[in-house]
Amino acid sequence: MFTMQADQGYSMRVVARRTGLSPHVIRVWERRYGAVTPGRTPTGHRTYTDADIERLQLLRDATQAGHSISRITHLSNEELRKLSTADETARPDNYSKRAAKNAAPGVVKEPARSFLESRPEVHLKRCLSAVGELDAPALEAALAQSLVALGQRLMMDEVVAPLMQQVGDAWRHGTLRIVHEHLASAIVRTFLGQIAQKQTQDPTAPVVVVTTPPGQVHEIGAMMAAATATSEGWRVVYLGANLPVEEIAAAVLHSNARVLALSMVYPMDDAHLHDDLRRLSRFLPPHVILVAGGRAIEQYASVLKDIGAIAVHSLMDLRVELEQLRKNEVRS
Amino acid sequence: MFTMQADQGYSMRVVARRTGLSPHVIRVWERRYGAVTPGRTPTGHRTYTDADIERLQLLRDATQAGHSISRITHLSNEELRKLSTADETARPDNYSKRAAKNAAPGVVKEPARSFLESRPEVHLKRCLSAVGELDAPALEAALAQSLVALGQRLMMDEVVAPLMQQVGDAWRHGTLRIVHEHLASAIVRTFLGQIAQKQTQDPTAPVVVVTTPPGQVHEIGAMMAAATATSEGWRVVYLGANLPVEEIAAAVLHSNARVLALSMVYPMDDAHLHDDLRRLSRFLPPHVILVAGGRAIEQYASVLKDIGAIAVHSLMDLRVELEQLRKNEVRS
DNA sequence: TATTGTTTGTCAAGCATTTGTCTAATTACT
DNA sequence: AGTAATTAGACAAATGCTTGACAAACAATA
Repeated sequence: MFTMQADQGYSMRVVARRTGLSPHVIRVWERRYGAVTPGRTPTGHRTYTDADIERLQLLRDATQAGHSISRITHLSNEELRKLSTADETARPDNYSKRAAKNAAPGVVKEPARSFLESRPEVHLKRCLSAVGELDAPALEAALAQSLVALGQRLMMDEVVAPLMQQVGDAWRHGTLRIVHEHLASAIVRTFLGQIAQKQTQDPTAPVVVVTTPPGQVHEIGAMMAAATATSEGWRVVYLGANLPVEEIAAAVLHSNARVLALSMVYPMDDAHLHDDLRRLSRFLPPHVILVAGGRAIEQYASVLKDIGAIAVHSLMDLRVELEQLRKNEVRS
Repeated sequence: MFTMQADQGYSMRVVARRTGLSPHVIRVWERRYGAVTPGRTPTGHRTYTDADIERLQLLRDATQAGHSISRITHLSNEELRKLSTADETARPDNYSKRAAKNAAPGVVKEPARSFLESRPEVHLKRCLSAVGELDAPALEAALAQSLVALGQRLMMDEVVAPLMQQVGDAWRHGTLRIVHEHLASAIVRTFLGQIAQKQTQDPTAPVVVVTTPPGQVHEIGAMMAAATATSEGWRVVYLGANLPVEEIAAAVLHSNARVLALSMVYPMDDAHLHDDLRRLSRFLPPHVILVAGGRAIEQYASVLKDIGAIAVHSLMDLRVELEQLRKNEVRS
């Protein structure tokens, strides 16, 4: 494995670290069973080789699997290896008390609830001022509070979506800089990723692939869609922004998805995108349903109609659509 | 104040700051073990070369990994490098007080881990297979487990960084598709954002701005740097990737940052970036310290030196630099 | 079930080695 | 003048080693 031979060999401390055994145990195994026979420095300190470390690791694994140390110290490395792999498959959860006493008890705690601001405008304002100040912790805190106070749906519709929209507008208007937009994106992205992750994932749930088509670089809409879908009980395969259509199609096929959700925000009018969307629809199997959302979908309405995509104009719309699709799913 | 005479070699003060070792230790390592043999000015003051600094950093890493200084001073740089990377795969030991006191403040003790897989390779493999399957929940779970099992440092060095690198390589090699890379990025990004957020933020802590310069689109390195800085107790202003230099400078000024950290990974050689970096340094006030890291920094070494940037070659280096800068901060 | 003897991890005392830190006096830099 | 670097020597904390002992867990028996 690591064929590193330091001229002096490894010290006790290093061996203890690499094996997870205490120096006490290492010495006592040597004294009582001759588990390893390290060399010595002129001053009496032990010096171990790579082979020594490997052997100690094997012995550790075997003892942790329940074998008594006295009976296995004479076995060869090969036999030890077989021993621990065999036991791993045999009885995975039959631990001895000795091995189990190092286990840490799990700690679960519930956050306390308090009186909270329920007007979305207020939360939005807090978020905006945090962005203006480039104050990431404040933005995180404001988002977290609004989530608790408003619930996921209201928060996404009335805080997150307007926030990103206004930040984008302010940038185009010159009131805010690109940095503000970047900062807001980074924080909101992490935040949305978090709440999407928190929902329990049912492995049997239908799959939706969420992404943005080529040329669409704004990711937040897609992330909001992903969070929404997760909370509706879908398994979400989130792919980020700006993917070639072949890649999108490959992901849909590979994940056996029922729905493909596309977010389109900016640029509002991209000539290539018309062709790309048509091409995408040809790659997709007929039973896959395409849902498109975002502020730019009006520009592509005709194409979307041609390829049989469902246009959603708000997250609420998306929720309703997903709900319907899921019902049909169960029936068939 | 920061007199960096390259032709004359580095002074003791600079070397101490760059390595995180005290002048005492540097001298005593030289006296007892001949760790380095710096030149001398006519008046007897030591003058160190870049190679000396690198060697001291390597020795520092190896000793922090538990190796006795007396046993490793004869090894070549190459051997030292292997040694400390091999040892990072070891579990942190619970027996050494000396190693514990060098640990960064603010890092909570980790739970007992007898049952948790402690080999980073295994976690990495799990993550890679989840990416291959486009299985986002599995990837999230694998990352979360590796965080608990390995701790933040090891996980970032041995799981997250190799994961993104291997996924990128596999894409260039044709083994994986772009979707895989996108999915991995999205999940890892959220994950890193989460762990950075979890650390408590001290409002009086010094501020570091983290981003990537123009043209640098890979965000993960910057996110790892952000998470590292947060765990070192800094307030982090994270700005995402690919920002114009004027924007970076504006953010630094507005947030009153002490340090600007840039991550540079890909592309490896961008002609514009040389100019951009020079321009950036002109925008920055002199008291702002620029730290650059990432796989591409070698390509820009000369520019970085010109503008007085500190190059860090690993997250460990970054940690040490930040620690030093923070100490200086407190004094003044 | 209760009682043995065995296994096995842990600890203590006492001494040697390693290693980071400190002091004091001197000289050099700014 | 005041800060920083130098040397030499000394010190203290941490670690390692050995011998011997102890107690909890285990296995086999009555």
